[in-house]
Amino acid sequence: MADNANSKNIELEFPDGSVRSFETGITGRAIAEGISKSLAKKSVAYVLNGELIDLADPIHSGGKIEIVTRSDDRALELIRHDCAHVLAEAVQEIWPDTKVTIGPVIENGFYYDFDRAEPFTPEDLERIEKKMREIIQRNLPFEKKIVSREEARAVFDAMGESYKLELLDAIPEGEDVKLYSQGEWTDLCRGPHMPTTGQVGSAFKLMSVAGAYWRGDSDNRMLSRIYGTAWADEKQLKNYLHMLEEAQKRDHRKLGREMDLFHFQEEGPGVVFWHAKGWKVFQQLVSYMRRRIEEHGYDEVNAPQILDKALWQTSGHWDWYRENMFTTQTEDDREFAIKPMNCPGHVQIFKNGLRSYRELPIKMAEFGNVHRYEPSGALHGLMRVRGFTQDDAHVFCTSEQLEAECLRINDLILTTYSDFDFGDIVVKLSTRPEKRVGSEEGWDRAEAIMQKVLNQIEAESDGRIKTELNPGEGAFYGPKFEYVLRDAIGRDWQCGTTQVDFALPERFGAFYIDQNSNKQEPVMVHRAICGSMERFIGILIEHYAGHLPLWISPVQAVVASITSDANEYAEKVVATLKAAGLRVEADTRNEKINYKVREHSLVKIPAIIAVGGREAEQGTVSIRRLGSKHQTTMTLEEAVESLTQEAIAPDLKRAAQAG
RNA sequence: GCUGUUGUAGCUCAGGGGUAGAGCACCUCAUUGGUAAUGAGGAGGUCGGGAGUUCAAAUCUCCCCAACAGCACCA
Repeated sequence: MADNANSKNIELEFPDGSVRSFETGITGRAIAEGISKSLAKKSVAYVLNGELIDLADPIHSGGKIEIVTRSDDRALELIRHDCAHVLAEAVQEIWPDTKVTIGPVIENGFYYDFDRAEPFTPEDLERIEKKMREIIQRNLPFEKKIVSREEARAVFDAMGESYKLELLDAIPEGEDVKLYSQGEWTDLCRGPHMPTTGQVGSAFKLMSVAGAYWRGDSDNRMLSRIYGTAWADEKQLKNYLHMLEEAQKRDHRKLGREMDLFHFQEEGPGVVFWHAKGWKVFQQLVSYMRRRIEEHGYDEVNAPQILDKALWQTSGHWDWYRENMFTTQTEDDREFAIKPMNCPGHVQIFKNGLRSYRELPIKMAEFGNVHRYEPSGALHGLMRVRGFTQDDAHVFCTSEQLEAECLRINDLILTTYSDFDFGDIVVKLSTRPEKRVGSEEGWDRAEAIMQKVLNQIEAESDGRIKTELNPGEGAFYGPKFEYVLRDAIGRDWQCGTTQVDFALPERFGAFYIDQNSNKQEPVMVHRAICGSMERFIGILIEHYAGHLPLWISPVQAVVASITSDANEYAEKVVATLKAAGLRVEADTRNEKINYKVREHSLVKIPAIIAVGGREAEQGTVSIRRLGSKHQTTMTLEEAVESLTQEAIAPDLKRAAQAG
């Protein structure tokens, strides 16, 4: 594009590729009006070179422009943000002495934090929502004013909005201070906003009240936060609310009780009582992982539960992790700690005896039962507990071996997730934090290797794996990969992790003898795949909504007799299926088949095998699968064949195919 | 840990200053019924724990515990 001689004109490129010239200073609204009246009416903002801007803002330089209408996905952010402002105005209209703080957009909605002596009640929410609809009805314009710091200070000072004054001070020098007003109500805000409050629409709902610390710092005052959700139209809102209901239905705490998998009780906050069926799932998962790590050349070990505090002082845990540790004292006044991590134990095993470079890499795995005194408010079913089992492993290797080991671990992690039907995986690389140990050269080297690995992970995945960088988020002892998986209803869970550790081998004085008979410090890699077996099972329950795959189901089939005449045959079917290695139970109770089907369906038995006179006579079975209303009749032999095939764990299936 | 809410039978929940109620589940009996609840009868709780107020508390007050939502935390 040639420079226009007339500096008063700018050139704007539209999404269709057309380029038009405008007088500099033209507003987005004027451009929209120039295109069509209806567009102008529907538009809520414009995007210039990727940045969302107020429709009324003038344009001073050329570039790619796009007019954003209310139905555009990018407008959703505006709807939510505007809704937050309306919420704040509503609250202050009802309770004028409430102070406002911040109200950002979040996933699915927005929130606003208020400082108020009395907490909000659910009834208050209804009242506020009503007031919000009133404000939206008024349909007043959002008006922006760019002011000096002094002006802004005067405005909020007069209003007594101390939090806004604090926010004002935090705005970096050189950045505009903007005030947005809707009628009489004014807020300090970066914007952008839609032209009027009316465009917020009616597809919103206040969801809940909660406490939240001012500026996210637990040393600060606790504010009252109101959460809301907002959407472009009623249908989207309805879908969202429906999704929430679905999520509630698959809550692992509810399903865990219904399926008789586990329970919690008051005397053991944060520790799991695994029932027979839940423990079966647990054991299936452990067996699977055990086969996988064997396949990948790990050796399983087991280190003590309780160790002298001296060991934890050496590892450093006693200093920086003590408030999270359970400790125990004996009669002779020795103090012990129940292990919160397995690493120190594994280093002891590494150190016991003299290690040669020929042995490396040493891959030590443990299904390590650890205990951590988690804050009471953090506990959440199986997802956050105080006692759990890590599928932990430590790889002791040379720095030359690091790259290959990271890739090997990556392969193990990704195949495991895919075996559990997790499709979307994000791998995040966290790099050196401010507080860290080790030399800069060491960090440089490790980060370079891991960046290379990260690139390779992405390249090899055919776009299935996304990668991200988390600068400064690494552990103090080394950079790490975090593996985040997305479940069936779109929630993200961080499970796997690969962490390079410069610190621990040194602290414990672990070394191996290299080619030149010199002592060398090994690189230690911490790695987990499921993270916590307990939590992973919680995630699986929610991911599958209780419909566990056959191979991991605690009870794979129930054989239900239709009349007592068929009881004997039912027992025979059970015996046959059990002999084939399936986990099967008989239901020969004096109940109707409808009753039995309902009951076993509710507890998510994958296959209900009904047998009556016909089946007994013909040597067949009638199978009804969970989630289906239909049944299939086949011979007992066919049933054994099809169920045993399906019950083969995915790794074994893979091995069979390869072999 | 912080803010708020909740805690009544195995589960879901009603009640509420004068010593507890429903449905489902459970037990018994009858029923032998073809794919999401057969009928009848019965048993079961002292109302999360402790202290206090009161003639009297499950119901009011205080303390503690646990759960739930969010925040903070999550090596």
